Amino acid sequence: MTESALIATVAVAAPLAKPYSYLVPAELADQARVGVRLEVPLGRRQVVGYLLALGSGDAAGLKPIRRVLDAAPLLTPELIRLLLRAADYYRHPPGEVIRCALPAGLSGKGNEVSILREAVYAAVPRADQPAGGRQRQVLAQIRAAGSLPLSSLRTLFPAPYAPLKRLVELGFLTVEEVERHRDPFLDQPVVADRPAVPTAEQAAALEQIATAIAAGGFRPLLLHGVTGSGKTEVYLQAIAGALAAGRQALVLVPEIALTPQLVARFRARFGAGKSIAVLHSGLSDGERYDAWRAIAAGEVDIVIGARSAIFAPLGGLGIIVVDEEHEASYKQGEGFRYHARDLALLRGQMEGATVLLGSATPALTSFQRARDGQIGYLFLGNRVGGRPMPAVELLDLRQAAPAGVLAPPLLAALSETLARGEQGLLLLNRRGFAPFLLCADCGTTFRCPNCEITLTFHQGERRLRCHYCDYVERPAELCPGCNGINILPQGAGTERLEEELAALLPGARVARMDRDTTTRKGAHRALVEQMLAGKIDILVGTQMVAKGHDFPGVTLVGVASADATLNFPDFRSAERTFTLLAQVAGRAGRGGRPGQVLIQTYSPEHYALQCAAQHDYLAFAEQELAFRRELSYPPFGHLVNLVFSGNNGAQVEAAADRFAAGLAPQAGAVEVLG
DNA sequence: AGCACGCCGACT
DNA sequence: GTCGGCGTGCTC
Repeated sequence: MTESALIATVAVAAPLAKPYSYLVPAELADQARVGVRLEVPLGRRQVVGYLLALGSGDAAGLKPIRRVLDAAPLLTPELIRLLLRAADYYRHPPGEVIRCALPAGLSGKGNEVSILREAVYAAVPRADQPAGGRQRQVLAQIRAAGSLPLSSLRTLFPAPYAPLKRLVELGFLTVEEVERHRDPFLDQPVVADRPAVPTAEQAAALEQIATAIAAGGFRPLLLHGVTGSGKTEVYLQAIAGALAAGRQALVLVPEIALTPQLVARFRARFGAGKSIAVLHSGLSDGERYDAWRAIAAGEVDIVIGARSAIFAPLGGLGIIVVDEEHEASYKQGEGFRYHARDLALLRGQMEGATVLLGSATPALTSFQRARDGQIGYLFLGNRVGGRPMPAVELLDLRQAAPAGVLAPPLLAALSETLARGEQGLLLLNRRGFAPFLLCADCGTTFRCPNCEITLTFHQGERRLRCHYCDYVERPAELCPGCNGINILPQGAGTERLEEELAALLPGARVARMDRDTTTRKGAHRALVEQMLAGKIDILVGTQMVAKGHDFPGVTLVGVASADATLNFPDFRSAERTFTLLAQVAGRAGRGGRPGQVLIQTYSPEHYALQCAAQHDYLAFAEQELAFRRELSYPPFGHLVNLVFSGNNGAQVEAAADRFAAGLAPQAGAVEVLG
């Protein structure tokens, strides 16, 4: 019996329910530290594993670790605990969970791929000069600076390689390979910003947050602040408090690419003395890797990021802010399915941090938790500067059916807004030109061969696209059903609305913001800047325009149709509709002038719309929660969505039926829907 | 996830 | 008689 062997507990990056044990060979013993990546044998291949723990025991039947892939741990012990808890909670293999948490490029084997190394040249102290003229020039620069990286030398000299090589050979310079950290914001100017004097409501909220941070333990708080009430200022001052207490801050945002303004504000406030890292999908692998390494090394005070940033390897978290906590994008819908807001609460609990959930329209689950007293409740009911909430009017389309997308009252309001030199924002929750094409002769529609849903016609590129799977095809000239030529676009998307506006309001500068116009890097930002500069009169867009923007010039917000989200077959459709309307309405009147909101709908009597028009979240929550309670929907019950898939429809159906039948004995505790 | 083993149809 | 289909099961 070899009881004294060194054994590693390893989460293998494969769908295995449990971590495995491996033998640590003596020659790897000093490199094998908790939190590093490993190469381990699994069956007859070599795979990546993550070292979770070390211990000693019987090595019988264990295979040895092949290689240690990292010089320093990527995962902190606290993070490992969080990831294992998450794996357990979401019933997902631990190795896969860790792979998802690590930045892309680090999840695999090669660290060669992502470590960006750079040669740094340092001058050796000596008085003499080299012979070559170029060598002298290059050396003079390096002597002046002490040391210079290759990238700077390349900007100073067209071809520095040969002189550098010679200078090293001659002993004038030493070279060192250094890990280079990229900072994607390095080139962006920062305007310093000072904390604003908080309103009475902000001050009250901040006091509670400060108490929570001072207590130093887990304290979840819901910050419910109407649009324009200054939630960001509360975040900033709360974070300043956590940093002052010597701890770090993590800020989650729904989609960081859409919130450069928020990031800019953080940099403006903290830029000078504090290090801010930004994590999001728009970063290159290298940038994300650098950010991760810097965070793990304890060099970062504030991390701002999307969903996956909840796994950032911060060591001394004092506060986690979840901005727009109601947003559905916090939920990862495939692979390792997790909810970043829920993990924020879990992490806060495990690491003793304050968790601040902020929203103008809290998720009903969060609101109910606040009511139950599970989380604290902070309310900001007034807009900063005493600005009024915009007046909201519901336009009944049954009374005034529009010829196109926009009914006469909305059109009239738009032209008045333009006449005053103000800006308008129009929400139409469908991109493309028309949601489907219909043959007027035989009724044929065009559907996606993969998804069966109708293909959306995009006029700009003259293509039919599936908005579910991105399948693309060229529209047929003749109807495949009857060879007719009467193929008509039905319904309207943002593209068509843009066209309609150009025809009805000639002279207006109309721009469109949706996934089609913002995929190019920087395109979204350019639109925002044009909007802020007043170079756009009317911005047409999908729900993207509703999110987080602060356009002071916008005084009119129009919603083309509130019905699309309302009639969506999902128990949350009313909540989604209310949230979307409240958020988009909040875009109006953020500057000095009062805002106006017009919502077109076929169901103006619906409580989601009525409450949105009154800015009455509480009334909405009251009604919706009563309805949820009656049907045992969340937050009063748990819903599990079971998806069965396979190649044979009948077999899949049979399997689903069998499964449902298997649950029958638990009727009462479990209810099967569908 | 891979990659094996294993048991049934069309080919040299 | 084999080559190869993908169904089931295991990987420290």
